[in-house]
Parts: sequence; structure tokens; C-alpha cells
Amino acid sequence: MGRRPCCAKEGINRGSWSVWEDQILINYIKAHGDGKWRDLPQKAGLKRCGKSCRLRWLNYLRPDIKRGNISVEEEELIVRLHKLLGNRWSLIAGRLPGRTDNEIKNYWNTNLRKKFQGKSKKNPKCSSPSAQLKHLTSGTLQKPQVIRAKAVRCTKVILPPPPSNRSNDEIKKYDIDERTSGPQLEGNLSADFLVNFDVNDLLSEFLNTDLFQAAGNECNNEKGIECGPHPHDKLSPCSEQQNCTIPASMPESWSSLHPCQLWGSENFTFLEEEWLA
DNA sequence: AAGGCTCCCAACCGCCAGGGG
DNA sequence: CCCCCTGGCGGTTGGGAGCCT
Repeated sequence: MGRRPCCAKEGINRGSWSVWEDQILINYIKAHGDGKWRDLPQKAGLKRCGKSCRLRWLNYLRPDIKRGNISVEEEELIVRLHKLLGNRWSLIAGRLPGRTDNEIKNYWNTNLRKKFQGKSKKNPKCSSPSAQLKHLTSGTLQKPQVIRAKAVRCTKVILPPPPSNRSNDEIKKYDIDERTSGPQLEGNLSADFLVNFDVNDLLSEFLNTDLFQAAGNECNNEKGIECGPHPHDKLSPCSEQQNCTIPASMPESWSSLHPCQLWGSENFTFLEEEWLA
């Protein structure tokens, strides 16, 4: 017995969506919310597979989708994140607000793959970033934790909780710009949410860029966030009292990779909203 | 002008993980 | 446990647009 198809193939529209189909879907989701994709087409009166409706909504119709060309900053970010994460498009998309995994995947395949792949001789053991991750986690760490990361849409920088001895004003200052809102790691940084791997092995190139060079001892990043020790501490050691400067030229899109996110001293600690051990 | 070719990207497909019964 | 359903992910496809000859 084979896999049950996600929907009946007969009487189902396929291919490009028409304007009126889009409108029906938008209206339905506005009224009832998304989810329950299997039932949605019937309830909404669409002759489409539920999966197709989901895809259309997530990749094209959502109001927060950013359309238009990928900027230079976004492209740089994609390239760096691809080096770091490999073909984990949803994770990469999670760092680019308004961009979808499909869009980034397409952009990579059409514009960047030829440009950036096959340039360097690869270590066969570490032929891809994910392979590197596996290699690192199996070899250098006591307890490998990475299996799969659930992507989150990047709308807010994740910070460790403010030190408890701060005043209210200080804590307020510590918070992130209200322009961005969305998922934030709350409470304690549980080990369940952390994935550790050696920054020097995996990320030295990534971090050793102009954007991530420590430029001083005072934290004067544009959001006024006080930072703790950063991953590039290893590259440019500093004490807990010494913080790092984010260059003013840092593109907005890079805020999703604020070094505060990359928290840790012994190992580079990469935070995602959810890691499944 | 027209036919062939290439590129782009929306859409599809199969697989997988998690949750609930 | 096992099975089924659902949502999510990454790889692939194919139609249309644009370019070239």
C-alpha cells in the first residue's frame, strides 16, 4: 500500500494561481486564520490541494513578504549563512525578514551557486557546512546536540536575560528596538536551546570579517545594547568588562546576527528558538 | 519575424518529525 | 508502541519571459 496522497488528484487545479484564487485564499485566511490546510480548500471553496494553498500563502500572499530584488547586504548575508548552515533554507530565511526559504533557495540556485560553490578544495570529511557541523559535534564536543533546527522567522535579536542587579532603566535600555517584534528566547537560556561548536574551526572566516571585527572596548552599537563577551573573543580576547563595538556601517539586515546572539565564551553558542536534541 | 535556447522562479513532490488517538 | 494526520522542509520541475541567432 502506497502513501496516501495529500489530496485527491481529480478535480484539483494545478499550476499557477489566478488572481481570484489568491483573493479567495487571502479572504479566507483573513477571516479564519491559517492552519488546517487540508480542510482549507474545501471550506474556502478552492479547487486546490491544501499543501498548495499553504505554499501559496507562505511564499507569496502573506502580508509580511518582502518583494523585489535581493539587496547586496542580503546577498552577503545569504552567502555567509550558507557557508555556515548549508542548504538549510528555512533557517537562512529566518535571518532575512520578509524573505521566504523558497525565494532564497531560488536565488542561491540561480545566482550564487555557480559563483560560490566549487571554488575551494574541500575536506572530504567536511564537504558541507552540515557535514562540518556533524564532524565538529562528533569529535570536539562531549555531547553532540544538533539533529535538526526548527526555523524561526527572524524579527528580533535574541539576547540573554539582563543581569538581575540592573535597574529598571537599565533593563529597559537592554531591550530591543520596538520596531522589531517576534519570537524571543525567554527566561533562562536552557541548554536545550543551545548548540555548541568550536568557533575557531567553523566560524573563523565568518567572524573574521570587517563586520565582526572588534573595534574597541566600549559597546556602542546602534541599539545601545550592552553586550557581553562575544564569540570573536577567541580571535581577539577580552574580559567580561570589555565589550565589543558593532560598526555603524552594519547593514540593518545584519542585526539578525548581532553578536549578542552568538553568546558564549568556551564554545561558540548558536541560539535558535528550538533545537531538538 | 520566428525558432531555439537559457534563465528564472512559482509550484510541485516526496520525505520526515511531531503530536494525538 | 503503532498508526495516522498534519505541517514543514529541501530538491526538482516546468512554464513563461527574455535573449540570441
